[in-house]
Amino acid sequence: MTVAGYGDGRESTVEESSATVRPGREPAMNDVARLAGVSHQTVSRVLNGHPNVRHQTRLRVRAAIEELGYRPNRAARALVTGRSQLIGVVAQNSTLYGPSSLLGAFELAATARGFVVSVRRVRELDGASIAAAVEHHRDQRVDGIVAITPTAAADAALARVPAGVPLVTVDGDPSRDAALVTVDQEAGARAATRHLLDAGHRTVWHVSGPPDWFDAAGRVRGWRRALEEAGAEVPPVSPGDWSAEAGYRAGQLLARMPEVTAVFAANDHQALGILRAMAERGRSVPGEVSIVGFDDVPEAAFFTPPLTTVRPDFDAVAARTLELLLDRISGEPAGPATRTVTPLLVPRASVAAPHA
Amino acid sequence: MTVAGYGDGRESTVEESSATVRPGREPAMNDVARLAGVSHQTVSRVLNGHPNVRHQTRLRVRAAIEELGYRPNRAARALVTGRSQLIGVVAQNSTLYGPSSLLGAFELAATARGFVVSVRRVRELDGASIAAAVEHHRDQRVDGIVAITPTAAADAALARVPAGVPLVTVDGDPSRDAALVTVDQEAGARAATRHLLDAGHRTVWHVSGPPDWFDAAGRVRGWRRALEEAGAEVPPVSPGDWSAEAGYRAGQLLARMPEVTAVFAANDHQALGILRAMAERGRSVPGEVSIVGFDDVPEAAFFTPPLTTVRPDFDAVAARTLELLLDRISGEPAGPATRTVTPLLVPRASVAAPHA
DNA sequence: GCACCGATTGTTAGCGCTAACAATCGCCGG
DNA sequence: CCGGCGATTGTTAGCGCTAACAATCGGTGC
Repeated sequence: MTVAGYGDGRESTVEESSATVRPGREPAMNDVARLAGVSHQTVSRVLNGHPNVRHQTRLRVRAAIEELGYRPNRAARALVTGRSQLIGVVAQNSTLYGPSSLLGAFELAATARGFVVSVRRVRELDGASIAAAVEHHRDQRVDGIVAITPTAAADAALARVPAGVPLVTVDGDPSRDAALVTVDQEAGARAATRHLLDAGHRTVWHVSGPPDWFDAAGRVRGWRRALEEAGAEVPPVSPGDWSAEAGYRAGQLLARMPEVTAVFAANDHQALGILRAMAERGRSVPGEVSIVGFDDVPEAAFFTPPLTTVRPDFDAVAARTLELLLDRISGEPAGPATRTVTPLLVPRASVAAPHA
Repeated sequence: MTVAGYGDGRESTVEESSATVRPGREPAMNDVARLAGVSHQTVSRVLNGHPNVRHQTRLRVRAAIEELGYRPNRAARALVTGRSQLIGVVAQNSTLYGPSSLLGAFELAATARGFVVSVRRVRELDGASIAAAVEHHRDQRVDGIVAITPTAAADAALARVPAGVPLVTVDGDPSRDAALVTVDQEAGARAATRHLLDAGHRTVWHVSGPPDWFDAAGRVRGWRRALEEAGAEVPPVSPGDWSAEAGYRAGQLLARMPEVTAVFAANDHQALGILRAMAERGRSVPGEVSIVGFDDVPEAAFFTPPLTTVRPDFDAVAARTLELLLDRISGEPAGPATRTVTPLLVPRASVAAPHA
């Protein structure tokens, strides 16, 4: 029934040799201790880098560990220390570039610090789903939780998590009093919009993300602010849902309006949909219409034309998140703490000066 | 130092009331037992659905669990049962649609069965990285491992994993004697190629994936087989690396060759690059050139033109993988077992009959 | 030469749970 | 009315580890 160490070809014919491990079992600390001629506690000390172990002893223990192929038992350690070395992540089940990148970056960072990352994907971002996912992680006794809650409904569910639970929110409500890491959407959107204005466009239209997403709202704010700062007219927002299809539909309307010469899409996929709508309508990009996206998906450089966009640094977000979370786990000052990562404008070929 | 249950506002002024849990500690099974007036073992039986518990007792225990907010301690359970309820996944650190989808689907499926999924992402698919990732999971004492090893170099590393370790390979070497789940690349590629031939094209060119990927090789085989079956000429393969950029570069060449009227791209991103190259060269799709991709990424319907492609069913792959792995974990007949999932052709607007 | 001190090592207890076995209870057949 | 049986419950041991304390050792200062 033991999973590992079964059928691994070890000869079990040795009868009572006191120096061998028990058959059918993975070696335990005691086996190492016996082989090294020390107590199990000394093995523990070597394993945990305790200073007061004689060099020679340390070597002997290490040799015994090597020889037996000993691996510490996490469960036993977790039981006695109360630390599971588990981090739970709550995220939407999405294959979108942004979320995937963030998740990947976080897993890499957390794993490098010796944690196991357990991702709980929710199908919907409603409060109940988020709360259930958080509860799931608490049932697993994770040491800390990272919640990616990009909507108010999702974020609100976190307010009911007891204060003692180490929790860091990503892309959540900046106004909530909690540990939070976000991309500075407003700055990114402002840069994108200004880039279009600087190219000579009178104003810039916006196809936004879903209105209930903080990211989307921030991008709308940044866009509006850039227009207002430039004294430009603020056209109505076309709301989207991040999908290429929504971009396409919004693009169909925008393509019919001759006064539209510049569009800032809330993400690259929507920009792709807009590109397609423009192409169908025979409006050339960037000849007649300039477009800027957001995210810098890897394919953006291969859209037709290559898309000017804004790139958030997901590695940085992941790093800040882990940092904040480890602080909470180790019981650092648990006050609110916010980290913001500023995105970068990536100019390509989808922006040009307007006609005449 | 206790993480959870700290600072959660519980009044700790109760002095010696025998019915309360110890302060600063999560309730344990014994606390539940005391409150319900039974032994801890009875609580354990209720928790594990053991049949021989009187209904009334069961209710009392459940009420006590509820009242205390008791959560079983996984570490303690793991320690005594030898089961960690952990599944380790080895995957390339990728934001590509295919891998992300598969990962998401697997996490969803495994979590639903009560497992925690730990993903170890490798930056490179070389043997050493894969081996290290597997070892990492074994260090964590996972109950089973899923390895996504789409190249020979990656797959070879699995041959050295002891037979007793429950291991399922996804997208690995079909010829290796192991538990394996794959998409039937050959069937998908054949369908795509035949679709183009059926539209009237004399032959079909192919921009492949990286030659050392099994998926890519399978798609090449399917493509070649379809051509041979139809008695069509087999043109040289343009090798790519899955990226839009590689597709673009291959497309630049193909676009200059007037005899090229149909291209099967090994994935949608490459198809996107080809589309762009064709557009730049003024070759209309599907007017002059027809293109089929593979993967059916969500944006494929919004490429210009909407891309005809082949859709693998990642949910099915994930389900088969989990199934196979759970069999191994529970010690079922551990012989080789292979599951194959057949992909589906999704016709859109990038294919038409050739000119004249 | 001896009490003492720090460095090193060993011993003991117990984390919270499940498995194995023991005990108890109510009821049946003879 | 008693032995026995199945259903239910309790008791004990121990999984492998770390924390706390105890013991030992070799030198130091006086």
